[in-house]
Amino acid sequence: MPELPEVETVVRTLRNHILHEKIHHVQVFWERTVYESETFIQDLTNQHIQDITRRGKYLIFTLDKGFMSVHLRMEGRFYMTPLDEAPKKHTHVVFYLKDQKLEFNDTRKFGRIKYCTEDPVILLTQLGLEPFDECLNPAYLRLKAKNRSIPIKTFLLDQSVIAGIGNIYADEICFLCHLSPLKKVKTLTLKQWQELIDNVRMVLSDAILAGGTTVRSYTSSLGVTGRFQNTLNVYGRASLACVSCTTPLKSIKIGQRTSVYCPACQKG
DNA sequence: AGATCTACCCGCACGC
DNA sequence: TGCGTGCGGGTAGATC
Repeated sequence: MPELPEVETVVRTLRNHILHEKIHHVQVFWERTVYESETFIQDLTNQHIQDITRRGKYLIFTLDKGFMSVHLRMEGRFYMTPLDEAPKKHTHVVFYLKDQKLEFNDTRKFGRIKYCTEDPVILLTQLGLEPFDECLNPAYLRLKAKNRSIPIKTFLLDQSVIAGIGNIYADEICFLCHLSPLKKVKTLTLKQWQELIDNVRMVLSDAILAGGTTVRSYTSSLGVTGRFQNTLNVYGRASLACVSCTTPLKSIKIGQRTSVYCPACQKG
């Protein structure tokens, strides 16, 4: 499910359910999901979940003696299930808590979980600014975009510039900015960067309020029954009529990722 | 020389 | 049955 609003939704849901709980036992069914799998289980056992936060698309669990970072990648998700219930299909890691268990479930096995003793905020310094960080301003983006010929779509997906935007919201942001996703970033004006920041924040905060976007229908998966898909303007609407001008939306590939936009509205 | 582009990889489900 | 696709991101090697 993984863009910032979906991760934020999962973090909020988990905070409401398992904060301060003790991890009594851990099971790993697919070794490659966890880093340092030899010590992962013993590292986590008997630690308490003191806090759960988000940085970009990463979830960060603060434990007694260290931190656990989780990246959901394409389809990673969490389930909270009764202790006596068998793990679901595609569950690769199980955390046994007091009265329930937390399952990390990932159909495509792309998600990764890592335990470290140092604050991963330091380890994640390669990530750019959070969208709602007040340091995010037109001057910052213009500097990052200086002399660069990459498309705005690619720039928005670059986690070292702004952390948390993925393929859905990048397309939506370009649409709201009336900018072609192919627009070269070095050509944007300060005014356009400000509009972009405004739209980044608007789209992401609206999506968080809606509980994120659920593209496929997942059954009872934790915190991903989003409703934002109902308000998408371009993502997934290739060849359908533009909501603004009825021109058929166009679909192209930018950096190996599908990009949908209105050739009439997004000429900037 | 450094920035950028392209292909490809990773497991798997789904639709055609 | 087979093929293309995907809410992510890393890498290697080619190319600008």
